[in-house]
Amino acid sequence: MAVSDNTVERLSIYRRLLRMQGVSDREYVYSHELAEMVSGTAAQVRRDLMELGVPGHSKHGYRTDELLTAIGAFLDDPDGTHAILIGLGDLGRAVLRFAKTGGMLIRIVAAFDNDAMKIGRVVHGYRCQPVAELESFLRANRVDVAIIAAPSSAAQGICDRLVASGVRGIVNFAPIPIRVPDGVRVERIDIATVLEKVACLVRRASGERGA
Amino acid sequence: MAVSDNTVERLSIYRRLLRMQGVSDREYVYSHELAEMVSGTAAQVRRDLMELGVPGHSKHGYRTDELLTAIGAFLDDPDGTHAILIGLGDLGRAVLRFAKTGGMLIRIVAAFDNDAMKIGRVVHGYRCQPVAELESFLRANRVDVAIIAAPSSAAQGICDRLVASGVRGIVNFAPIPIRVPDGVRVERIDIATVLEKVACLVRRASGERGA
DNA sequence: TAGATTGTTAATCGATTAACAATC
DNA sequence: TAGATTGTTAATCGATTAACAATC
Repeated sequence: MAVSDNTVERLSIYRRLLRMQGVSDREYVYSHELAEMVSGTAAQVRRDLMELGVPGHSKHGYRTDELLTAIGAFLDDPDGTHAILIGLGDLGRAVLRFAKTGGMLIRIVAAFDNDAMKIGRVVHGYRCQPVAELESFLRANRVDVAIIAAPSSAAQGICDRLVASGVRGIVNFAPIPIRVPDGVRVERIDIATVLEKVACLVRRASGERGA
Repeated sequence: MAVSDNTVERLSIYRRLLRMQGVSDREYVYSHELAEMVSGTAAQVRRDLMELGVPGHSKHGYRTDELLTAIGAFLDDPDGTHAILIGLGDLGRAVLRFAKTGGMLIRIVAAFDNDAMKIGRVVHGYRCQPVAELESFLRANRVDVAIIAAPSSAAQGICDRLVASGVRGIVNFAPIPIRVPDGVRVERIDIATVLEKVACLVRRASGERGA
């Protein structure tokens, strides 16, 4: 059976926690400790780790170094993961900054924008390339994931070009859903929706218990 | 029965689509049209809209104006929703920019940072306030949602102070999970995890059908 | 040994999907 | 009427949780 989306997501989070100060220097970690850190259950952690085939040790828990190795073997491409970024507005810059300093294991290899003012300029160490050169870049370089940080109006068009050039993984920051053919994976990061959702759920919860 | 998280999220997306050019000027929309736009099923759309109690019309579908009114009545606070932002790095600035131009229905009412270089300066129309004044601001103003765009190392501490001051909704951009007591709602926006997830799922999918 | 933990199967829970009567 | 759509209940599906034997 295929591993579930949610398990993949949690494995990424477990790894981040394991690399954190105060955890990374420990030899062993218990499933209930990882669970507590992600506000989950110990059973779920064990079930997730089961997928990796990483051995736990009764009485001691899991070796942190073994866990890190096993999670890496599962999540990472041995040849590394290459991403490109399209759109160098505030958000695009935030992503670049994050990629350089946030200990990200994915490498952004190129950044594109359509704005003549930006093309050729260097942002956070990346030279901004014209979007028109997307296809030639994709012909010449392996790209695993494309990050769309362009305006909504441009998102679908860029997405279509990415897919036509063989990109199979897309992260979309534009606040509209984009359509892709089967076999292409899109993850949406929709800040406005998340804000509205939290606000709505909090309001409704407080209404229920009468505030 | 309480409305599910996912339904709330989809309602927010339906609204965004309904307000888009090319849809907003239509008098009626079918469930299968909305479904197609979000890559979902017509049954799911109808089920979501059922929660609103908004009447559809057999043969014509749903009136767009009635839908927009009903979704607004469900999602929005009649007094408006007030958010604050903590952390004015690249990401914080991106959120501010987005709040001003993205047609967001939630209003950011204040922005905070700890950096002495930033305090007092105006970013995208917001004067940066010192984080030390968080508590006094929260005593004087209603705040529905707080957006944490601060470094990981500061996130939990800020979160604790927000919760202690009565904030019940938090959106966390810091790449670590934060812990909150029951009754407080946290949504995580974790860019690194989303990238790793997409890359991993794409790689595993392509491996299966042999590439 | 006694106690605590893992690994894994079975039970539960909740969300999505299918089905179909009612409606226009 | 015939055809297409909604509103809603029942069936399906998948993910989480609970349970517990095996292990140290």
